[in-house]
Amino acid sequence: MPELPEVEVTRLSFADRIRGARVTGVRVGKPLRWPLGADVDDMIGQRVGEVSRRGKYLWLALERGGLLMHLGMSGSLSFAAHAAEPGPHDHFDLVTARGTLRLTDPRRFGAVVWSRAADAPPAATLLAGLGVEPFDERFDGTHLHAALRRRRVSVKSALLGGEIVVGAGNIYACEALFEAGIDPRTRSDRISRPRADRLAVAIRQTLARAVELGGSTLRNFRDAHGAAGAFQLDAKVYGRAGQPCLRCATPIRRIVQNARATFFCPSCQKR
DNA sequence: AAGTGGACCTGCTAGC
DNA sequence: TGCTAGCAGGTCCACT
Repeated sequence: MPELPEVEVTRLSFADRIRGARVTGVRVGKPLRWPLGADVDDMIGQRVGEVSRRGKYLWLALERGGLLMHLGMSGSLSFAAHAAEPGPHDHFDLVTARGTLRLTDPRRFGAVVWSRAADAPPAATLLAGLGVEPFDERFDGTHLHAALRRRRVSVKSALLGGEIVVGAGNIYACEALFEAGIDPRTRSDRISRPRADRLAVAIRQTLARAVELGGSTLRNFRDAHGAAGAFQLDAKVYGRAGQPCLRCATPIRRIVQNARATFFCPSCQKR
């Protein structure tokens, strides 16, 4: 589910409310992708600091370390003053004096990992190798073009990999390529400089618009207040196989690249 | 080294 | 109506 916009929308929906709250309890449910890696008692009594985002990860700072969280494919976080009894998919609760931060994740590809610092292992190891942030000023056509030139995979795979630029997952990679008029099958190293310029702009604009719309709710994404996103209603190609392109009426095609579905307009998007 | 495909886990939907 | 195959927003790892 959660690509950069969903993670950012989630962060914005609880960061201010949890900041300064003291941890009074921790509850762990079924195993997630990695073990928590800490004695839960050690967290009790610590104050929550800033919540920041790197790619699709959230870093929840505590006084003597922090929690690196990932929502996987089906995760969402809720923050409520009075948490309900945990359900079968509620796998982590951080109980504070101000409310409970809860990770709900049916598929359990998500993670909550304790780390002494964001730039120390294991957090640093998980964050190592991530590409530039799309809203960072260092991300532009020059950077994107240079990075794409070094790869021979399809441009769609290059974006999904997250080693060049983080944040665009399957939905937003498809949407950004549509906005830039680029066929997702085009080899990364064949993207011209002008097209890289357009793609960089498209990635940034697509992700920014998705954040404004509260992300995409395909099935179960909710922000920490429980609100659904609306970007899925705005998608031009994702999930629209067989339906007419909103720009030229050509039927949208669905293909499979690296075992992931790709949606594109065969007329608007060129090799 | 870079690229590809499988693995992780559960729930929902389309089709028979 | 009920079963089943196929599919889903991510990313790590083994293998070529």
